Amino acid sequence: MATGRTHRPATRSRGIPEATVARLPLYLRALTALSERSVPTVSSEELATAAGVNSAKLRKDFSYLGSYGTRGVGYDVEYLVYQISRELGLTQDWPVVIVGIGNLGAALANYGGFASRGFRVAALIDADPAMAGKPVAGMPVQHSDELERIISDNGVSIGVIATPAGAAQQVCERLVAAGVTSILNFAPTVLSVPDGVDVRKVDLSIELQILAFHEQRKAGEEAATEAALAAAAEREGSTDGAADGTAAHRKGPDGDVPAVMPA
Amino acid sequence: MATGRTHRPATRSRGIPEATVARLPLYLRALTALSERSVPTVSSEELATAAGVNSAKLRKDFSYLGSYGTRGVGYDVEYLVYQISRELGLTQDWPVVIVGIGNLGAALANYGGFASRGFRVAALIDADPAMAGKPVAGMPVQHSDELERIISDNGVSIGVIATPAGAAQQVCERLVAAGVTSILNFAPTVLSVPDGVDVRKVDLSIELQILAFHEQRKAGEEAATEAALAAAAEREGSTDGAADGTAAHRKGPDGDVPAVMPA
DNA sequence: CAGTGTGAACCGATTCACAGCG
DNA sequence: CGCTGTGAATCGGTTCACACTG
Repeated sequence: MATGRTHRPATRSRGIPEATVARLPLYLRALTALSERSVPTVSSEELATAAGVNSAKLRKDFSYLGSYGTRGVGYDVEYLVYQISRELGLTQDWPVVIVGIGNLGAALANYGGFASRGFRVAALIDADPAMAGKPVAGMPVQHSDELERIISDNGVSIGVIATPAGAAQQVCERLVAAGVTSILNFAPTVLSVPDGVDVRKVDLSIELQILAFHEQRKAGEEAATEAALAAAAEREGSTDGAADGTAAHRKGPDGDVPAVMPA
Repeated sequence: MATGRTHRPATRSRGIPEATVARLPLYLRALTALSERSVPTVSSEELATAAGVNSAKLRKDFSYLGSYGTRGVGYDVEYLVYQISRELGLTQDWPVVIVGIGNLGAALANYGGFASRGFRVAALIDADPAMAGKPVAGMPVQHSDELERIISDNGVSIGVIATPAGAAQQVCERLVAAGVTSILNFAPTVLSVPDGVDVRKVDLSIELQILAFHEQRKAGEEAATEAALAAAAEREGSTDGAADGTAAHRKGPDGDVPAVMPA
């Protein structure tokens, strides 16, 4: 977006591909499980299966971190847990604030997965005065008036936004102004931030929509062969979408075909 | 990945790239907002900004759907809303079940974004008998004994798993056996499913870890200019030095880091 | 002539396949 | 011999730049 140019050029040497970074937490989770079962070593094949990727990819990923394996043997679980943790910066403590303590915010506050990694929920913040003081996940909700102070006092650099969409941009701006440089956004809206601030977004309904797309196609596959031909014809601009090679069948136990859009 | 094999070979005409599919919901959201403001047309530039992508990508994406724009003018908002909705399969009704009504499950049940798209929460299911009958989001929680019947009765093909990690695989198997073919998994575990079943996963802590990685690097950047030089030198076996955020060491002969492991 | 639609160049990520090493 | 580590091939996605059109 306009925010463009985060300019990732710098320091080329530090080149761990983004796609690899995104998988490190996955490996870490699998390794942690192995570690808990006191498994001493794993092969790339085993670990890959546990993490849900293929082994070539895993080996390539690890090769960006260094040569941490032993040929003919595999990887030392504990050692790798440490290396990946360090690489991800999880050996240090990251205080985070969660803004917007509705259902989702509360779920996040209670989510064990944060604490178990290096994350510490430093504060729960909500704009509703009625929420103030109410305990959520064993911690009192604080009013958003306190936001700047909390961030500054705790040295928070990561903020989680779980507010309604309408409030998100404003909250974002306050967070950034107060010193936050990484934001995890659950609000279904595009945040604009200055350069140097990272935003990751999770949109629950987007995931479902992607599933629906594939689901729809699966349904269509039953009548696929002919649909294919229809699809070709469909390419016309015919405003009155009579065509629609996209069979909207829903298979299902009761196998009924819902109305296919009045068009 | 394991889920492989849906085999999307032929039907060249219907080939919408996965990356494009993943952005369609984003466009749809931006378009819906425009539609609500009664904006009749948008240019690729405007819409791209609203959706948080660049315009070339947007135009390319749309070109996979067909030629729905008007040169020199832009895109008709309403028309595009309809086309994208149809492409995503949102013009039909998708009953979904949510399994695991803890904090997160409740948040999902209450999440407006589902209903506003084509999704209808057909049932909330939990294994805890104490939950049974309790109303969440205006709907009684049902016991998991009912799972198979519910799915079958409602023709559910999409399931959402919001259980603890330990229960997820089993729930998944029951869903699949009962006829579900798309799963959105919030449990921090890798699900294995038979061919033909789609799984998408959302892991809240993974997103935070990715942010932490970048955050860490930002911190290092303050001393970056010199770090860059150091990085060059680093190519060497180098001393097993500081845990200065940088350092992608080739593991030296043994060069084992003194286990500073946080146990 | 503004703005879409798209071939072609580019770039990053994945996969292959095997050399290298314990 | 088994398994890692990695160059080379491949693939998919993004970006560029411009021909084309309403």
